Amino acid sequence: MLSSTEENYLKAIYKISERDNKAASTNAISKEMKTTAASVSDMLQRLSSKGLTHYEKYKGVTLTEKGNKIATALIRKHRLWEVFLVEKLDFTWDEVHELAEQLEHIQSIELVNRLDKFLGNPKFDPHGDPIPNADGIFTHRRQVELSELEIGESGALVGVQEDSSTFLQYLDKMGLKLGVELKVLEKFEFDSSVKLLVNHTEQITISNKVCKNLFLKK
Amino acid sequence: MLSSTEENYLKAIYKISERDNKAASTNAISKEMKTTAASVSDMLQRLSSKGLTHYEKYKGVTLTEKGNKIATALIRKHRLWEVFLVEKLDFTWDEVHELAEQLEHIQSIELVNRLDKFLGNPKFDPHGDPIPNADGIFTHRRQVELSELEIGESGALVGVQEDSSTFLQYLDKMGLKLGVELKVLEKFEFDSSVKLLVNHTEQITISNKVCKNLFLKK
DNA sequence: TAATAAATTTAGACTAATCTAAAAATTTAT
DNA sequence: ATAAATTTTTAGATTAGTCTAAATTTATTA
Repeated sequence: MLSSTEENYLKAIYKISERDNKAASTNAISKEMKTTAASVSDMLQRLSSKGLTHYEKYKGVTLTEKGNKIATALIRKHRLWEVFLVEKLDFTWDEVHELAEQLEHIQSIELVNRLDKFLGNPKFDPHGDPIPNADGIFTHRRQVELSELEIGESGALVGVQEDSSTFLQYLDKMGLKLGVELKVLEKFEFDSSVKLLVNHTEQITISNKVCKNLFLKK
Repeated sequence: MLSSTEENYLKAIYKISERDNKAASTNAISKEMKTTAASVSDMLQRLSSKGLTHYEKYKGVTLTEKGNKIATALIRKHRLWEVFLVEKLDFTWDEVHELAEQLEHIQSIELVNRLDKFLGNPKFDPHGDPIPNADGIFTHRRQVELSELEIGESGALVGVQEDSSTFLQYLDKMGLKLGVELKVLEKFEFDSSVKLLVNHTEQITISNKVCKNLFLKK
């Protein structure tokens, strides 16, 4: 069995490889995990010796099939617990991340599968991120960044890239929750901000940075 | 914040002091925690220096008010999670202890209070043990050991002393779950076993060891 | 392409939690 | 009340995970 620390490294490697589409560098991992490069270097050798990663000195790491399986299972647990916290315990979407970080380390396959069933086998978490099934298969959803839409186009908000509290609370303030219908009314070249029509009624303007963090389904 | 290990020591001290009505000895703790007396001795000094226990060398430990508060909060979490696992996820009462041992270390007061509310503020866990409220107050229930009942007396099964899987599975096999009505039909002096009438219908005989682990409400 | 900068690894040290073995204190029993 | 047994503590070692500082490798740029 792995320690929580080892599990967190696997998750970080998974996340970084996914994002950058290449081996995760020591530095990228140290930044993600808010630790030193020296600690990461140490750990990468341990993970490799356990057959969880492919590691070549100075070349970064990728997950082995075994490592990938564990990382995926962690993501599954994390997202299912987030659904539980929001749907059953009435937490808001900006409050659940830290708690899920703890809950994802609870060791019990039976528990997560029963939780899944109890929640009605949800396919997406409160931030719109897909929840892998017991075999580690993700439901894929075609989605585009809001910034890619042309004037006049519209779509439903189905996910967010960031999940920091500040960002999510900002979205709440602007009336932007998952499911709302958004139509691009205007694009300002000056700062790449965008004017939107929310649910066919309210008009708001959001920055380019926000746009890049919103996923729509056309 | 305390480590899971430190929290487990506090729980063990609580449990032992409760049971024996005196300071918990190093040996008793090492037995309870399945570790060495040397480790315990070390830890007791650490807990004391943190103001969680009153400790005098060779004299055992008791919890300070601060330590007692933490231990009680852990018990509250443990028992609430057990209720969740049984009521919501359909685990059986013999399956939940190990899982609750993990879940009780999740750090969030808000979480446990919301869980409590979600579960309808239960007062007892699946084994009949009282769940302290947010202030650490236990609901007290007058209960007697089955072995104390005289022939002809009866009562409802409201709790069990042991919570090992083997014991609980034995009870299931005998049809003994919380709530059943038990009447003492006969006591055998030879081995102190007892013949019971279960729910006014079935007759069973159980050993003295089992009797001592069953709590009834007359 | 050589020198400079950046990234990575190694070396050595620290803390928490554990262990075994030995020493010390306490309790029990003769 | 003294010897024997038991309990408890101390001493010293080990492992996981971390750190800083120094050394090494790779990447960048003049």
